[in-house]
Amino acid sequence: MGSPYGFELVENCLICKLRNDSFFCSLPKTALEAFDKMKYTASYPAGAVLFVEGQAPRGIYMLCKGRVKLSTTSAEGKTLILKIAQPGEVLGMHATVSGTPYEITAETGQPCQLNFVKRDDFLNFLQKHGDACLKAAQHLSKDCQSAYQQIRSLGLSHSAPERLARLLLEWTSASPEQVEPRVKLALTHEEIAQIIGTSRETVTRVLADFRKRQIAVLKGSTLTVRNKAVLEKLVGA
Amino acid sequence: MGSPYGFELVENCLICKLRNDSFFCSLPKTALEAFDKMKYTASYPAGAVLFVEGQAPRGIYMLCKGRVKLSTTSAEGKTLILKIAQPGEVLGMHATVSGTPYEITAETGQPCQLNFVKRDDFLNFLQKHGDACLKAAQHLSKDCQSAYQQIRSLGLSHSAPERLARLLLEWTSASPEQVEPRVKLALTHEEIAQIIGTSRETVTRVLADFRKRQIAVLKGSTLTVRNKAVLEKLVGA
DNA sequence: GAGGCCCGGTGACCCACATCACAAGCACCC
DNA sequence: GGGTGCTTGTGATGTGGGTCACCGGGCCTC
Repeated sequence: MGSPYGFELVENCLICKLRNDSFFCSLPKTALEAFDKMKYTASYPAGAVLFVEGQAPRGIYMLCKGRVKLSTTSAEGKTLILKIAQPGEVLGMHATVSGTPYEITAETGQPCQLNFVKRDDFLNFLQKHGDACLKAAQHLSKDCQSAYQQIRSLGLSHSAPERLARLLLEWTSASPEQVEPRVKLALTHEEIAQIIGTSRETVTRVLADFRKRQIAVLKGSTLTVRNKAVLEKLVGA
Repeated sequence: MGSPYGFELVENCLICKLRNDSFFCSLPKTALEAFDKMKYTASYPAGAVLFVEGQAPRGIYMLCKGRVKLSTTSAEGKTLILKIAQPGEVLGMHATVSGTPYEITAETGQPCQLNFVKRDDFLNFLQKHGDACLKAAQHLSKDCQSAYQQIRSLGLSHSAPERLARLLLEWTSASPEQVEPRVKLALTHEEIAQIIGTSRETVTRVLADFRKRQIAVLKGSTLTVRNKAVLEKLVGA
């Protein structure tokens, strides 16, 4: 007996093993119990749209498992990916807290488990539980920071190679002191282009160049950085 | 008897008249009293640097009066302005809440009054006062939103005129239903360029073009929008 | 096996804008 | 007055990369 998307649904937050310290739901017992009572657990297939920019905020989605693509789209249909949310993050919190429409679109990139909490419930919850509210503020701070990062990348770098180099370094920064860091990621060139704000063709060309110069190789979904030093030289003068 | 920068310092938050509802310090009485006890009031001349990106977070600055320029600078010295903070905003909250270094630089653009609160005091304060914590979350949400706005502007628009048009509309959106909205702002072309991520010369040229086509005129520090419709056509296709 | 569909790879073209360089306007202050 | 320092205005030049166009390869479905 399995759930539809190849993993068991964890229904009870109190005994959940997915959680670690950086998760939003890493909360003291009483707060966690309250959270558990409010939430609606569900799993989604890849490609499901949780909310769309412009919608009035219904509430938050706590991401337990899987990756979710957060993006924004221009009137002409050009898309910019803001980030790939990891488990532990809360989606739609800005809109829910501030009461303004979702300003980004959230779409699952793979099968996911999510906990939904209605806006009113969530606001009440934050008001009652100071720990949770502080945690929420911390998560919002992190979101701001990553947004500022991206603004820097988009606004201060002159060239596409520079932005791509920065992105590759960011991805490999998780696996720290390895000689040739490898990272698994399932993104098309198109999607990479949408992250660094360039065109698909440019990504292809720059990656080809990196491969030729033995700097980094993206083969299938595996990224291998061969020469970190050169990447670092590319990003900062 | 005046203060050094041409305005009276308001020392007591409880009787402060600068505040309105959107201010962070628009708090219930007990929280406000606690805030008043923690804070250090000071006034600064134009051009004072409150904190620099990379510094460990000392605490927050509540902006009571004046404008503060928030920016980030690349290794090569290129600067990008993230926003011009208005009275009521809290500066340095992300870094203070998350405990990571300030990721932006804050510099007063004119004489300002600010209330400084030490990091530990501020965190304690948030923990004790749920209202304040919620308010903090709301302000962080707004910061996120404006950051996302800027990401959209930088990443999704193809041309400098488009970005400038968006900026002008944003500035005049405050004064709503006027035929020819006028806004006072003291920014050089250089600074405008740093907001929309382009070069000073391009701003000069585009503004000259706007003037010639009777779309908008920037004379001295007064911006007058002559033809809002054209601007709107420029931003969204 | 044939036909779609999406992804990756590559060449050709061209234009928006960064960059450089210099001049003119304006303020402020010895 | 005539420095010294900013800001604005404008021409000349070069180029990064967006866009279009096309092709091959992998994968799925019928």
